[in-house]
Amino acid sequence: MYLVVLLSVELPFLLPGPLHRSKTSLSLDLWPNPSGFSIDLDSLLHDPSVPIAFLTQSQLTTKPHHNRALFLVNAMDASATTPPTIQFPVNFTCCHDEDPSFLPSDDDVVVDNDDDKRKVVGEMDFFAQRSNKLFDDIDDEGVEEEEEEDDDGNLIHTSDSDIKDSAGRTKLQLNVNTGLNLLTTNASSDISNDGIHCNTEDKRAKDEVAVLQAEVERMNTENQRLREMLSQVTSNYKTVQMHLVTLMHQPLDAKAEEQDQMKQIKKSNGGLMVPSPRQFMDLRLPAVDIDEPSLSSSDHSGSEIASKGFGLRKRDSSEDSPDQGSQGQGWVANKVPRFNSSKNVDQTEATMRKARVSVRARSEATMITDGCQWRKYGQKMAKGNPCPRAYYRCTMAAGCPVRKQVQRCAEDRTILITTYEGNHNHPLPPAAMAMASTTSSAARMLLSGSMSSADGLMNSNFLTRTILPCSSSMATISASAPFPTVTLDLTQTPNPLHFPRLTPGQFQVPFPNPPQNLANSAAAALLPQIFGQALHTQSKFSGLQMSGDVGHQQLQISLAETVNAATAAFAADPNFTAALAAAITSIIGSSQPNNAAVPNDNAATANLTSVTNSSANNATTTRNSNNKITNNSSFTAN
DNA sequence: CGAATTTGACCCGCGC
DNA sequence: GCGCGGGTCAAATTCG
Repeated sequence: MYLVVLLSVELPFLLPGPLHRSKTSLSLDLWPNPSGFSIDLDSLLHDPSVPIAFLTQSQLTTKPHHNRALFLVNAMDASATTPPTIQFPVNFTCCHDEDPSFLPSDDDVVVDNDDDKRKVVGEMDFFAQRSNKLFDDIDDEGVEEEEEEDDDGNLIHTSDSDIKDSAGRTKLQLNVNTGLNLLTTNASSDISNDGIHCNTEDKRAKDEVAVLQAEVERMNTENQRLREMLSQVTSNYKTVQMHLVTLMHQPLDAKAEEQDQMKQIKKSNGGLMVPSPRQFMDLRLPAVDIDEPSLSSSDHSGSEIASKGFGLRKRDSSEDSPDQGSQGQGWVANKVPRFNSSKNVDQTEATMRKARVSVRARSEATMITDGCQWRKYGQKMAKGNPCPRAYYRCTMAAGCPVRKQVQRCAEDRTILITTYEGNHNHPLPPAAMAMASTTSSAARMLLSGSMSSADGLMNSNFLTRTILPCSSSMATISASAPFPTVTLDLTQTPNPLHFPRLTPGQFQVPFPNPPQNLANSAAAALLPQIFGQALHTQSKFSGLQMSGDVGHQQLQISLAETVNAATAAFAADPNFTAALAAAITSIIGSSQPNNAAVPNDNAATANLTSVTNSSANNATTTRNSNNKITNNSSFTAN
């Protein structure tokens, strides 16, 4: 009879970097009796070939009357037909060896293979009846540090040193050949049929071991490849970051020179402005004014800010212009052709600033979970769609200008269309960073292109179509008036041979294969980082494009290749997707100065994340029925 | 009872 | 100028 312990292990995600050798303890439920096992994973983590990051479920199989155990770890691999198993020897000592009738209970059994701590007391007798011959052979051996053989010539256990070298693992795997069906709970039947049965089992087990070894090897290779991939992505990110910093520290004389060029162009164009490519590349320009009234010196109230969000209404348009931070940058106002009154210019400008990011995702929920708190403030029937459109505003901070609309797709009602506008004016919880970064980056990109051309006002469909040869899911960018919109379609399966139909005024940027449901996706956290880089590249491209002839071009972006490669890896396992995305986001995020917890007044940050924070207010704000603002002291998850 | 949602009224821009 | 549609307000209602 064998004792099999099934346990679910929640291990810290360790990718990338060296494996942590923390004194992680596990609490096991021991069948048939609950027991307070405490396993020191240190020894398990000594073996660098063990992809600890993949561990999710384990089986601990041990034999009674013995102080050794096999620790079997099933690696996650959705593509595998059978779950690969990695085996670890685990020593455990027993405090109740003197009682043959001992049945483990809470705190009775300690699994501990820390060399310093190990105090071998003796054998652990899990069962009162010693009815098995095999156990009798080893019962009286006591505690040994060397491997032993039973009657079948198979290894029974290994010492700690075995754990740390490959030879030891080999020996341990031989242990499987004893006929122990370590993955079944009814191992006793196997043992009772020693001899011929053991030979058959032996053969089967050998095959299994070979498969497992190959699987382990494959996973190691995969792990290494992913690390390299991650390293490359990180490197790309840093490159972009440095580039942006360089642009930010562009010397003033260069700017003056640029202004001179602008004047000359203005003259030659009869007053119409065509900015230089550099302007398109300067992400600072639009970054500070995407619905970021908090950055301005004006003292708009929350309602005033709200009126400048999705809405077209402006009860007092005279107050609108001062809040457009980009005017302080000195170029936006100039680029507008003086063919209209200043009021109209302001209004048109404000309209063009309402860049939106629309996310299409399949979800049965009424809203996708994006980490923010929203308050519904309206619902309307929109033309052409039988499904009502709901209007939400962010309630995580007073006067946060961010709005979103939620509406089901008329053609496919399983698709939820969420349209975001504006930037949060408050710190965001990590869960909200993903969507916020994506939307703000997309909006900034839109504005960096659309607002950079006088043609944008004369003909809003000036953006040419660009199809990138690295399609997966698509981000469709539309500059159609009045609101330029980026549509992130997360409902499509990637197919490089098929591109969604684009209407004039749209182009596409590469997008990694997204989760099918954003409502439950940590992988979504990866999107803004990748998207941000893509947008950055695209933004530069946009500028070059506008500076020359407005035509159709194709652009090969190495980043997109990276993304596609990563996509393929991610697709192998949804859990791994989420975990890796979280890890990457964490890593990249940790290197970003503009962390969610760190308010940053400078919207021109280098991380392409325009979650600009004008205050350190960490409060949750809601509006009560009297339309008063009340503050709570903590975030509340959606 | 306070918070959140609902819903009709209202505002605004735009096209005709 | 008028009507339409999108968006917001705010009183009423519902919810927890």
